[in-house]
Amino acid sequence: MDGGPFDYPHGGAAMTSETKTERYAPGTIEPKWQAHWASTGLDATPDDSDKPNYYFVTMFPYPSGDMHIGHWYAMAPSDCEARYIRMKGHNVLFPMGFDAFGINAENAAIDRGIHPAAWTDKNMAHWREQFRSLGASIDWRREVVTCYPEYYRWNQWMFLKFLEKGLAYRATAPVNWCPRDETVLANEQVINGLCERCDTPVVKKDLTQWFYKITAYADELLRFDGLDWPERVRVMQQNWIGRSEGAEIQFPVEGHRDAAIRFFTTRPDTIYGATFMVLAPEHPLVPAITVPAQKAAMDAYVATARTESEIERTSAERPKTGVDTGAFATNVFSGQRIPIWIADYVLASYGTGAIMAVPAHDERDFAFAKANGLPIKEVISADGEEHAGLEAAYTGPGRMVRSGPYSGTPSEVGKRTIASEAKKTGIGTPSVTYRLRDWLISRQRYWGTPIPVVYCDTDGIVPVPEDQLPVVLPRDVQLTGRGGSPLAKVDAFVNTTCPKCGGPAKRETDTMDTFVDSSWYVYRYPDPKIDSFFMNVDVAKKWLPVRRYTGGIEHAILHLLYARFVCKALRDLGYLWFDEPFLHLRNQGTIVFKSRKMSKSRGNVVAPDEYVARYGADTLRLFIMFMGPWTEGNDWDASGIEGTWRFLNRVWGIGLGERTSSGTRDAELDRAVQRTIKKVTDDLEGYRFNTAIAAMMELSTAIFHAAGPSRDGATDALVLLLAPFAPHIAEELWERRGGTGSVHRQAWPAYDASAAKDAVVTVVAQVNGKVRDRLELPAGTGEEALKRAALASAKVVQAIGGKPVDRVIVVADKLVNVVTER
RNA sequence: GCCGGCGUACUCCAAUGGUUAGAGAGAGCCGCUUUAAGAGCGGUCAAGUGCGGGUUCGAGUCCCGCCGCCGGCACCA
Repeated sequence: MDGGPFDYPHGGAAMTSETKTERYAPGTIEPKWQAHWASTGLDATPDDSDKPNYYFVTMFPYPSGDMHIGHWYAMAPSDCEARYIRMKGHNVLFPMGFDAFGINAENAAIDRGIHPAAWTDKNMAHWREQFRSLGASIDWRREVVTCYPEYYRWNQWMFLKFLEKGLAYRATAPVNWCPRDETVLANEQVINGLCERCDTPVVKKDLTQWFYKITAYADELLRFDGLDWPERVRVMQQNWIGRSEGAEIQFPVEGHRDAAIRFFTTRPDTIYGATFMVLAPEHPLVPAITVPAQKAAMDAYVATARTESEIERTSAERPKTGVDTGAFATNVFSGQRIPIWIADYVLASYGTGAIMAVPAHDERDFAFAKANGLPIKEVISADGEEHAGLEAAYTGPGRMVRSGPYSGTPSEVGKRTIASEAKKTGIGTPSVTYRLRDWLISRQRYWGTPIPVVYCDTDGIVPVPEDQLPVVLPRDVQLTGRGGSPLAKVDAFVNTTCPKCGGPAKRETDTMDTFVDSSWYVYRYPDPKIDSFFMNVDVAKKWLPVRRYTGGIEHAILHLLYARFVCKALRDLGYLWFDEPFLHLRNQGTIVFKSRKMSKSRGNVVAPDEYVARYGADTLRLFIMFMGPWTEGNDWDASGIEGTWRFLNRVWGIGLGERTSSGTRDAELDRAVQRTIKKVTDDLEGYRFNTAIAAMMELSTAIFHAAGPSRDGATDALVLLLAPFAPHIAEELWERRGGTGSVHRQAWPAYDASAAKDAVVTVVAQVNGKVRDRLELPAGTGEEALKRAALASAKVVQAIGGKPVDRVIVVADKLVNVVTER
């Protein structure tokens, strides 16, 4: 392989035998059309058009390193869909931008001494080129870049609005801390106890941080009314939100008149079986109630719990450990005096951080009771009888036993009865708890949006006034990756004056989680230049909400949940007129290499460039879409790319063939065209690119072997069908075949369902499910006629062998099954 | 452990409950073509659908129980 920048595998010869034609040279035609489309503004979408507007967004990337095959896998099929919808007659806005803040830029600065801004700019420039080389039909005039002050000032503005509305707040809480990135993380960014970014085990730290009150929308976020979203994403979000119904009840602590322990339970019906209580080690009452004799043991246990990583603490397999506080509570239902323990299997962050332990009916409490010799009392019985000596916790339903006046009550009824009884006596209330936590948005990192508040000795926390936004991220900063927020070391940034009293004040030095940036970017695309508001309402009204959204399944919870929350919050603030940002969502599966997720750190990244150089972007686009169902993902294996290359060469050869108007039409080819149009259309509606391409391959083979006028029409249709998939070759052939304008401005071919059908069909004649004969009959033959025809078949008669016919099943145009008595 | 998804030729994948499981592609093999070729054309080999039951006139497809792989959740009270 030598010569120019483009070396083709094997000549790419055109295939018509009699005429020598020019070979297919994507290296020439692809850059030519890319430049042409850019200069003629083909992808620049007008806000007003005679066609209906259609807003189609695919998730914007984080411009770290280069585009790899995984990004093509996300992008090429989305671009194909956007082009298809355009040809279907819509004015499609298909924008792109960059999720440009993030820790990678900062790490690059630390490792290589490049400023994050410079690193990001360089990457974005490269990415734009790569998008171009892929042939993506992006309206670049609407590009959104989140690290520019024009953009992130609106993060700050929204923060102030949220603050006014009580949706943003500052609180001290045990939060997730990544020791390697030296920053806190939101719950969603902790995957199996590891930092989502760097896989470092996360630990808990008590810190004062900023939160967004996403839990205020927990119930609404559980609803997906009117949304066309994949089932699995909805289920993942529902699991994540984790709604559970129960009751919050409190038991008084003996000897502490004003202390009561509040706990949440989903099983109020088991309350008579609460033989002890357990507090989380971090529970605020622990120091107050621990008896002096237990103080030392308690301190040691709490200290250990705090240093353990989340992965250790939340492992379900580890033995249940804990320490007795020496204090007692009163189970106000059973009247019993019950000990109060602490144990790390109770989480400070869920419910109230305390539980009533019912060892007989909870596996964890059972294990803990066994390990520490605590009493186990059966209060729910499957058969309604009392038993002694439970072998294991019984967590199922049954009748209440040993439960005073409630004995005999079915447990399901008891849940409600006990909860309302607790309410009546003023010690509790029915309650709902969520697994979802508020969104921790503070980050102790540099490359993000400064949180717009100042701290004043006189006035406390003071929001930066709107007219002083943006709070610009200072450029001069020492980045070491150590020692807390980098901004804290920039005196010129930190030291400011209080907007209220004018006295000296200090700025907040944490920045925002970058998921804040991506939670609303789709509102900015319609007019990213507007500086008077976060969006241009007049223009946005023509587009929003997003009609179709595509992106990786890895964002099923993180980005998609945050974006839904921000949408609802902005709606309630009066800025948006819809409830959900993305009406229709489809997620591509993950493309892996040698069964492992592609990532730069694992060193298994596959670059598209060499394939583009060898086969062209169209072949690679096609191959990526041909590999299998897009929503499933796949293992990268380029060995089949020859197939799509051969296909495009065949299309090229066909496309350059002479037009013929003489001769008779080929009815079979005409039908094949109709069938293919229907198949490709249906498949594109369902994102089934692989089968759509297979259908086009089939058609190309049929055209190859055909001649005459039908061939011309078939080829024209094929070029149109191929346009969304392989935009460059389709454009080139469209032009060479004398088409006017761009192929991408043509109407999607329509099909005639009746013309797609064969005139004659083969109907199978079965006897007892076994095929005995085949009948060639006109399509649409009636049921009775089919039955008669089958029963007239000598082979069928022979197979029946004189046995009485029980019944005859007829499927139109398919089969007749004669069922005999046996 | 719980919840999803998937399991079909050597490989990637097709198949509204309906013909003898094959649309398409790769690999292999054979032939043709070509000055030659790693190009092109045609052909061919190859699974009875992870396992076991069931429903049905008919099951890859529906149901039940297992097994395996992938993903999500997981001491959440």
